[in-house]
Amino acid sequence: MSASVDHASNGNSPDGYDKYAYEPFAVTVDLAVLTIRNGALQVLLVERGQEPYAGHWALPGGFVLPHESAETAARRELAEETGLEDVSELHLEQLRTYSEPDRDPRMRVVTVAFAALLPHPPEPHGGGDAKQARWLPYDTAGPLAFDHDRILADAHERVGAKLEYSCLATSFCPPEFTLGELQQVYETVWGTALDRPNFRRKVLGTPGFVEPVPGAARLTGGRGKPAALYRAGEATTLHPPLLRPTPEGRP
Amino acid sequence: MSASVDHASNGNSPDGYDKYAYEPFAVTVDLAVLTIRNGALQVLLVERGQEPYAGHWALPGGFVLPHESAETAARRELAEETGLEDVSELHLEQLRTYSEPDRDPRMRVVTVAFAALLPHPPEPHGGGDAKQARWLPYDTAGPLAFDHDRILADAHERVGAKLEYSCLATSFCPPEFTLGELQQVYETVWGTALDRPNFRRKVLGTPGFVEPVPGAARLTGGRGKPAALYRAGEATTLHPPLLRPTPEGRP
DNA sequence: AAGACCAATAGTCACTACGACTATAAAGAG
DNA sequence: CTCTTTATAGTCGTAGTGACTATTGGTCTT
Repeated sequence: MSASVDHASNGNSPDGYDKYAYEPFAVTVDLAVLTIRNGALQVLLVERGQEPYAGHWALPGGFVLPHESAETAARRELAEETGLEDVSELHLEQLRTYSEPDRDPRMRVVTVAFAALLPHPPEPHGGGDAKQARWLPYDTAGPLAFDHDRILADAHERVGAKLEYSCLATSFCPPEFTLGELQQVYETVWGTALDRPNFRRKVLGTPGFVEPVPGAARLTGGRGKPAALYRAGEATTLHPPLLRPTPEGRP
Repeated sequence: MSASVDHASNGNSPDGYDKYAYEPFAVTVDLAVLTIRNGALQVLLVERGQEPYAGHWALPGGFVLPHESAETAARRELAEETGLEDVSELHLEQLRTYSEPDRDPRMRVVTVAFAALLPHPPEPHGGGDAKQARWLPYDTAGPLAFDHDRILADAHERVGAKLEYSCLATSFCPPEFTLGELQQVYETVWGTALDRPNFRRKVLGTPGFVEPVPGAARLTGGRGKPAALYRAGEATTLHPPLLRPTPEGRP
């Protein structure tokens, strides 16, 4: 693989093509693992044990191995951190790459950030290694290590935007869910309340967004009329989109 | 900066935190520089002079220098390739990072791809170095080197999508433009014809998208009634979006 | 057991945005 | 002058949606 590497003291290649003279960077992945627990948006964080930022919370992540793509590494890290045995079905989305030269005070680390969406997170997660891992509410996820605050904010923004024009919301839900639960996903991520009948009309009026569970199955969450159960449908995009109430724009 | 680096034979760090043991990768940027010339979407390509893919066309790009972020490197490369003296105003958008282990047959190269939008491209571009650089139509941009076909397709898709909900289209236009020119941007990128009065109504009805040039300036492109000139406005997003005609969805 | 409460579901009404048009205005070409 | 070409103005019908009210079918309380 990456056999012998000549460190050019100056990585600049005159014509931009001599790919044998380069400055090696460390490449990592960082994961913003989001879920909804107790009606709140929560994020999986790990507590750092070493300097820098010892004692601070950080996004889980790790190095990309020589034989891995960033996506593969992200999925491996996700499995390690959550303790789930099958993460192949989970939605994993590449956010962007963060490459500020001083983002890691020790050395040059370029990180590829991903957002992952979990339906019902395992309470006793953690890969079994020494470091502490916990679900924390998004709002109170204090100052994180490195530039992870920025990454987390970007993940939130990306997921919020994708809810508008994709069927991604079902990724936060268990295999069978009620429309109320689906609506709570939108309300929790966007931080706004939605009109229930209108939400229902929109979702059911979009072919392929959800499909009813045939057996007149019903779920009892507590009080109130039992709700019908639905599964995620075939569709992946929403046309026309389900726009959040005036994030900006006209009065 | 990136002082001494110990190559771990196994880059895997047990707890994902030992950032001093890592496998170094080369990090590059690749640019999909798009423009509209003669009513067609065109892309800036360079001809490779070395193996692999000698003689093939490829996206311009190069290494990220030790003191640079990927964005800085991309802007530097953009300036070098286009020969423009001021690229600080140009829209540069990070697409995603491509990190398949075998994407470069020689060694491990991770590339951060960007899309750049140019208004009126300089005919005699090229950074002055040996390699050939040319504008080629997007449609006939044959098989490119490495995974650049994929990157280019992703750039096209991203730009097409962003036209729907952002004011990005003005980035393809000179400082002052007619609504007909702006419409041509949409039609060229999307590959579909739009109704002119409706397009006009939508653009003018969106506050801050464009603002008329006060002096009753007009431009003569040839025949027909002269068109009023507009400048890009303050707004950056479009609410509600300007959706392209049924890319999929309901009949 | 009767009534209070609660959430899901059904349906109404008005307004906005948009697709599909037709009509008019202002230039150059012949 | 007339024809062509392009910009601009305006009309009409409808899908989609925000803001509601009403009904249904359960649990919880007393």
